[in-house]
Amino acid sequence: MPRDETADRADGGAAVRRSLQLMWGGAPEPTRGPKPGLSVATIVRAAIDLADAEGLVALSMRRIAAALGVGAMSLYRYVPGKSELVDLMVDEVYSEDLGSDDTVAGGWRERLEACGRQEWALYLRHPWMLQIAQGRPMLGPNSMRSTDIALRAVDEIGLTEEEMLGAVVVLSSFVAGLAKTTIEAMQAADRTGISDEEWWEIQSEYVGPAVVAGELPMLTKVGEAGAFNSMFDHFEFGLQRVLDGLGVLIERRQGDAE
Amino acid sequence: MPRDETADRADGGAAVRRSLQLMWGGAPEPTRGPKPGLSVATIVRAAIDLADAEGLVALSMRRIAAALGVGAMSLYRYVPGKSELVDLMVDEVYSEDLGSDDTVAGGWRERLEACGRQEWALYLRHPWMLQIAQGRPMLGPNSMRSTDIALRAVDEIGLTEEEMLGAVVVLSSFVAGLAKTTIEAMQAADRTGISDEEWWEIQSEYVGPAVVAGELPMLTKVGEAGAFNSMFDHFEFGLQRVLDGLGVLIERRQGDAE
DNA sequence: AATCTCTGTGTACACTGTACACAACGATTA
DNA sequence: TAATCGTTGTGTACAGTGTACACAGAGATT
Repeated sequence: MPRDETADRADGGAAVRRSLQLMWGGAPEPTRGPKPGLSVATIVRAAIDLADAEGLVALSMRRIAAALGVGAMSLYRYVPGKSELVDLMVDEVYSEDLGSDDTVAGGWRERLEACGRQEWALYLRHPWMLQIAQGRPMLGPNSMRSTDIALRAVDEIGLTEEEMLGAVVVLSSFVAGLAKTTIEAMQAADRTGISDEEWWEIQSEYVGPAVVAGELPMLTKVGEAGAFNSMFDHFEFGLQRVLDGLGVLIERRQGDAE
Repeated sequence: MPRDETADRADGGAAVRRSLQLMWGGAPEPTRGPKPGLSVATIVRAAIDLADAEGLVALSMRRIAAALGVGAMSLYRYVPGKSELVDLMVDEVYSEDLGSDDTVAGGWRERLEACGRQEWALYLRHPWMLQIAQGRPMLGPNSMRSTDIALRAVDEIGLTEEEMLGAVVVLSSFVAGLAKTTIEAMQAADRTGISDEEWWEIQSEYVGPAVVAGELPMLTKVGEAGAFNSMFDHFEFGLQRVLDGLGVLIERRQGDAE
């Protein structure tokens, strides 16, 4: 990777502009020369399929090109570089949920809950989304529309604009954070072929001495209660706690108003 | 990277055992041969320093070795591979907060709040922690002790063991999730040299048409209220909301008990 | 028909993790 | 003391990465 990190600083945001232009359209299509055999959309689609199937580590320009039956350098006629392609992949993924009707019946809680579940499902479909370092939030039109819908869920319930944004942020932070550890554990189990039970068995060989020494009292207690191996759904539990917490604030604000 | 992904499956957890043995100690030190010039601890320290200073992308075996004044392959006498080294780095980082006295005055809320703040500070010190894919949770002794302390905060307040674990999980999921986006935005601003104001200006060039078209009504409203550029602290806001949410459950459980 | 622009691609370079072979060292053993 | 043998440190090599650059060919415009 001979990518010069300081190059980004020199071009005064030109790289960002290129990404934005690709996402929002508005690139003037040329009139001369041969017709392009590919398109940005097909490249993005192929890249998402590859990342879904084999993970981010397998996502290389050469492999994407091979999947499309072209040479590696052909991609650079459509996309400035890999990082811009990843930006496009992210925004494309956000579009998947936008088709469905987004008006959920019920109050703010039901609407926000639906947003949380949708985001959770998105990460399960595209685990690589959690590994990429998103340079900036809300780069593209689809992720913006997605955020707009989420904000609509907490509109007109007595919160300030900052609090509305805060509510959406705390929910999606929780979802992303939990999804990351959950999915990585699933992938590790899949990759190593070691089940959760085997894992704890191996682990206990080494942890054992610390347990009998009386360190880790809480882990011992919680572990003996079977809390690690149980079917307890941390997503459902956490989702309700976060919504409860937002409810406390919202009720307080509505009490103030009356 | 000619790393064969299926190799992990074949060795029946031997790679995991090697990591565990390195972290928990118990490797029999040899008697023959020349004295080792390095140690696992010094390698881990050098790796953490490098990752702190230049990020995960700069963390290569050659660069770590160069920082220590040895050849790249020398590291492999102490560490089986890069992924095991990263495991060790993670566990080492968790040890940084363990020295301080962990008994915080006050009730569960103050104790849990302290845990959340400590984790937040940890991610600010070591941003690379958010990018690595942790194969398994709680691999090492230090991260386990850290979790043990967190669990102690919610002990004896009427929650089941599963709920205790759930409480810790929801809090640290929120912290990790928000830290990831926050830190990545900070790093992007630093790397590209584009300030938040400039960012929104560039962004609005492309978003503008969508705004005047009446799409993105909420983003328009929230943006015009200045909620994006404000000093609003999303960490503090979210932290209180999560704690509020846990409080609702805890009060309910304590109401049941009486 | 000539020109000019755009597409597609092969090659090359500076990187990466790490398998492998081998020299030098030092404690144990004969 | 001399031979043995496991251990440390290292150089080389290989398969992979992103992408700069030069160049062939196509196709619309002049």
